Amino acid sequence: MPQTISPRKKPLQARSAFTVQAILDAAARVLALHSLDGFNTNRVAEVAGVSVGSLYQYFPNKDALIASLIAYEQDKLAQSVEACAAAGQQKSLRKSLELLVQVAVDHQWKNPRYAAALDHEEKRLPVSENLRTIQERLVAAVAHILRRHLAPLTKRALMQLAKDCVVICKALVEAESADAQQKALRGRVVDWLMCRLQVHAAE
Amino acid sequence: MPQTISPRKKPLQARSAFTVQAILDAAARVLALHSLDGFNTNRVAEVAGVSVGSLYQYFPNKDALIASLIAYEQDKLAQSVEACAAAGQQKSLRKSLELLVQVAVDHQWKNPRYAAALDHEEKRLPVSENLRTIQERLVAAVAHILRRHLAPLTKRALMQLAKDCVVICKALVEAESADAQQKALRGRVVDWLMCRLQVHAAE
DNA sequence: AAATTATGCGAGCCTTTGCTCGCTTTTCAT
DNA sequence: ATGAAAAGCGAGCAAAGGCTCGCATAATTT
Repeated sequence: MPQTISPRKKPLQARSAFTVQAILDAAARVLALHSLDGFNTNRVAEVAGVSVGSLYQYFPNKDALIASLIAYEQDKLAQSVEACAAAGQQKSLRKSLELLVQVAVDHQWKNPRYAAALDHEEKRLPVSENLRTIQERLVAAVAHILRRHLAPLTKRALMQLAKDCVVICKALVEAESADAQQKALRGRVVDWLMCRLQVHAAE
Repeated sequence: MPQTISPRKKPLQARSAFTVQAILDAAARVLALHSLDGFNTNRVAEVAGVSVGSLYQYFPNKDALIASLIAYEQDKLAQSVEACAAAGQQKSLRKSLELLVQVAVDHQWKNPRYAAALDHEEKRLPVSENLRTIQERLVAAVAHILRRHLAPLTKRALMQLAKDCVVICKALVEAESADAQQKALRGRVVDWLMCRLQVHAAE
């Protein structure tokens, strides 16, 4: 039987929608508190105040639950970056990047363990169509920010550059232990991005 | 009882040293084939052709086994980078970086699943003194490469820059699926590093 | 009200797997 | 040779945890 990752059934009544939300909230909290070890469906159900049985009515397996969390968080991030792109319309490249990096840092440092755990699971799980779409929205938003400040590039080159920016942002932020100075980190990341992009702008 | 991660006992006779090596080799192969799921001590022992009992004579627990692999691989990488630094004494910055990136790509792509799994476990495991030392050797070697080409910096700034280079290298290489063009990737990574470092060199 | 459908429940089955422990075999010192 | 120490063995214990299934309750429909 094929392992699916999409929800088992759609909640129809109001109370069941509430249950699903409670499960997702609990899952996020458990992941934040106990990381991937100690994340098990029994505990999630307990924290959510529902039974495991109920959990498995809406999520066919543990991975589907995690996949939901990933999609939810990625969508939130994509939305923030899209907002960045919109807000940066009138701003300089540096200002736009500062905004972008701020968003990245916030997303990662709001709850480092949670973010790291989702990141890792994202690599392990089969990439769903849904998630791929969200990822592309994120990269597209970054590309949109860049395009305004760069010399004309092929679509392909622009996308590659945007992807690299995302990867580098994430990596530098993740590499820093949470106790470090946030402001210094932000400055460093912006510096890395700026000098590369200025080169491109000049080309 | 405190969870240690160092070997339970030192192998004294020749045959036991052989056993330990067989276990480590098997562990690497299992990790490469089955990733972290499907990596269990029973299977490792089976593949190594020894009994679980023997395995637990030399490794107090599963994590200690993984820690040994990590230390082994990190040491190998550090050695390669140190060789890079030595070989790059007479070369330009770009040439030196190309060498460095080549090493990074080789290390990561020789066996992507294996490298990724170790990377992840490295974050989860408590940082041993031993491992920290190896890490610092790696960063120091990169710093040594950089110093020759950069305007005088504080030790602290130089180290930070070297660390960032390592992080960015690793992230960009990891982000690329293994089927991508290796040469193009190498070029991109070098470009990212170069323009930032040139800025510093000019400062 | 009765039937039907949706939701909720949780004890427990069952697999996986880390690890032990009593025992045998091999090596080595004297 | 012989006793001791080192190395090896592997059945199986015990804990963890994913997930089911038969049943109870609540909402909806007829």
